[in-house]
Amino acid sequence: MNQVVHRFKAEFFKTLAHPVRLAILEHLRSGEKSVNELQVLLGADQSTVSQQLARLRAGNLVDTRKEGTTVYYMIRDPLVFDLMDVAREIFNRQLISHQALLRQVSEEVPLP
Amino acid sequence: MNQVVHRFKAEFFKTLAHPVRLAILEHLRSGEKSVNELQVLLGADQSTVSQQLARLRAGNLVDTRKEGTTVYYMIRDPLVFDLMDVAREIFNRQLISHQALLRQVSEEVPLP
DNA sequence: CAACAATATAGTAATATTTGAATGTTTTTA
DNA sequence: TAAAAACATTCAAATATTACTATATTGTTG
Repeated sequence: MNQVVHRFKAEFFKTLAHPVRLAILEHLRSGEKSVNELQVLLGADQSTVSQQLARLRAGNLVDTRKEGTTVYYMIRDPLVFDLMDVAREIFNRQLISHQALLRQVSEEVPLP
Repeated sequence: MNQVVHRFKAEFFKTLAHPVRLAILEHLRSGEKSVNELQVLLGADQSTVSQQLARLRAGNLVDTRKEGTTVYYMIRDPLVFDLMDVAREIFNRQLISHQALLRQVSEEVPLP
């Protein structure tokens, strides 16, 4: 795999690598949302939401649809949700192995 | 989904969001590799490889095994490869739709 | 033990990303 | 047409990441 491809893929992952952007994508699972709806759902201010949406657009992760002054955002490729599901699974497994480790440590050094 | 969780997940994606780290992970698909092997495979220098490996360790994506002075790195959870496969698929689809777009544009404005 | 090999870490300048406040743009409506 | 609503963009300061160079650390071998 050549360097250029890895650079593009790294960009793709960078686009995902932000808490607000991940939260936005989670909310888009249930269908398109307006900027205002996202703003409310996230409890974030307009500028923040709009900025992170711009980043998602730049990464081609979302599409938009305009209706009057309202802009609706939707996921471009639903496979992104599959990706997030796999990530969640990896994440859960990590938590479980951390727990196992903690349990082991606490058994080795029992409380007085 | 609460903010803290999204922060952790963002960290996870950040760990993936670097060309050298992605290349390292690709090479680990075929099994454990020593730092030196990776260095050769990537054509990168020692410090770069070791640094990015440190980042992968910090993100709990890899495990290590030491044999003499040689350290072997391996993937911690093979599900990461599944994740990379899904990412690749998303990536390919994007390329295809870009191509379609380009073709469309070139039809609309035919070359002289 | 001295020299070497393999890997890790530190330090730092360059670069990129994020945050927050302020300002623009577009569309609708009174 | 002026005001309001809904978004988008800009700008600068604060943070975080990267790339490089140099230096440590650890284990092996003559």
